Amino acid sequence: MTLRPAQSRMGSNHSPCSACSIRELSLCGALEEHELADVAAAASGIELDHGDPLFDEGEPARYVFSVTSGAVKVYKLLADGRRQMTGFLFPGDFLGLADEETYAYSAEAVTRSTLCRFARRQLQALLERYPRMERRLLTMASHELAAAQEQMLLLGRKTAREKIASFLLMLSRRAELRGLDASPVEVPMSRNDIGDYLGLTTETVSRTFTQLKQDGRIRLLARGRVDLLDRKGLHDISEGL
Amino acid sequence: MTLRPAQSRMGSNHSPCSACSIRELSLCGALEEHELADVAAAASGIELDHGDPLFDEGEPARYVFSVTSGAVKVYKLLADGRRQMTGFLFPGDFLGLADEETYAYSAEAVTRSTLCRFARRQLQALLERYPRMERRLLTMASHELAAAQEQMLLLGRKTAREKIASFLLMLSRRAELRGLDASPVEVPMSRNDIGDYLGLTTETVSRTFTQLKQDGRIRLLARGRVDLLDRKGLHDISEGL
DNA sequence: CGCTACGTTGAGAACAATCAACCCCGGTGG
DNA sequence: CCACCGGGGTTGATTGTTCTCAACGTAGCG
Repeated sequence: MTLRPAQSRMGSNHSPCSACSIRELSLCGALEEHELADVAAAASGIELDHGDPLFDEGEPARYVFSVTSGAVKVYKLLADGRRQMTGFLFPGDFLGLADEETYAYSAEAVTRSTLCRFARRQLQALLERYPRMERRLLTMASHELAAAQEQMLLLGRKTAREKIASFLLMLSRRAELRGLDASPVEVPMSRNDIGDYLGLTTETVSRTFTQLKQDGRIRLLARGRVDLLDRKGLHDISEGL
Repeated sequence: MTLRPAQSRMGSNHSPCSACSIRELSLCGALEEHELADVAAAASGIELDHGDPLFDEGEPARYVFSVTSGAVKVYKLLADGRRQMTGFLFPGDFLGLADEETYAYSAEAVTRSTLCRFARRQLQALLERYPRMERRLLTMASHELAAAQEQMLLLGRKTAREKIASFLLMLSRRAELRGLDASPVEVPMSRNDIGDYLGLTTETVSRTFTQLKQDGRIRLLARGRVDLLDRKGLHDISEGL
């Protein structure tokens, strides 16, 4: 894990946050240009490589993070090693919020990633200073909550086929939100990671991809990109129609 | 659904909220005695009978609710009727928070229940007036998020036996929080509801209860009460040990 | 060029779902 | 008062989707 100061030139009018390409998507989107310096002062940049851990469940939750590039996975473990991915995070997403003193889950980089790190105390001060930021955080938490409920529906009641279709469409929708292509969608995580996210084994994930491919619904491209040939069909499958 | 004004005597110093027995657990726990009148003015009381719907997914989200007595279930449906319970709510719990214009899930009374209803606009005003209340809401949302992640782990990776053990302990812990007995725990919902919460069928729920009973871990009492004879054993089961 | 991690495919097993019967209890009406 | 009805719960037999175990393929990287 590499650290660099988020604010490289002290006293500058232009904080590095000004240049942050995903600011509008993130927590910092709540702030005005001239307020960003305050945020920059509380933040430092983090760089992670594929597979680098960010923090582990149970560790003191001293920091919260905002993803600025790459992809991060968060997960919980059972004693015997069974793993449930609780989310994949992309630029603009936020993690580390915990009302307890320790993290409730572990986090690790899926690909080479960069993040902004905030000490919780300092973020706390920022939130008190900028109520808009706190409101933004509440909105983001509400979104996450709605997504979590959707995921419960998936985990508890959908078939393998429906799960994979839902997963691909979710990645596609989120890529679109970040201004990327909806259709050849990037799937940077392994089959095993996908399985742990959907409550399946890698074998079942692989078989289901193959099945959707043979049905002409998707095409598997190089470097983990997936062409969604039949979005309508995938959507119907994902809804159990 | 029966409605009555939450504040029965206008101008009284004592709002009905003063007498609210679960205030400390709820959103209103963030407020001082003298601030409660403001809250009372924005609230009205709701009474529901067993099975009464509170709202349906997709309906305009005009209100948010706080449970004051009884039990409420919230769930999402698939087109073909498959159902996933996303939560059971007890006194002190909050529901209806939605950043969208419509509810993301349906809610229905499990038992005869009472709730406080707040118009969203009015609650919004209260939150702006009392930042402590907004902070409380964020804390409650964080808790819910952590609970949702725990539930994902359960749905995606636990066996039927582990799910039932986790469920009983969760009910027991929450009853304790409300000052009730931890051990003969009230289980007011049907086997079918439990199944839809845990991603199982009623038959599997029933069989698993029987199995835990035969193992001497629980005892099934009248009126849906369950005696937890071996909490340690149940805990170990719930963690996959 | 070969190692290693990841992905795919196959065969068989297992856990939970499905289909079906029966029980139990509470409420209702004769 | 009791017979009937209906919903929920339990139990049994069988099926089926997904998991497990295993082998093999493939692509990236030192």
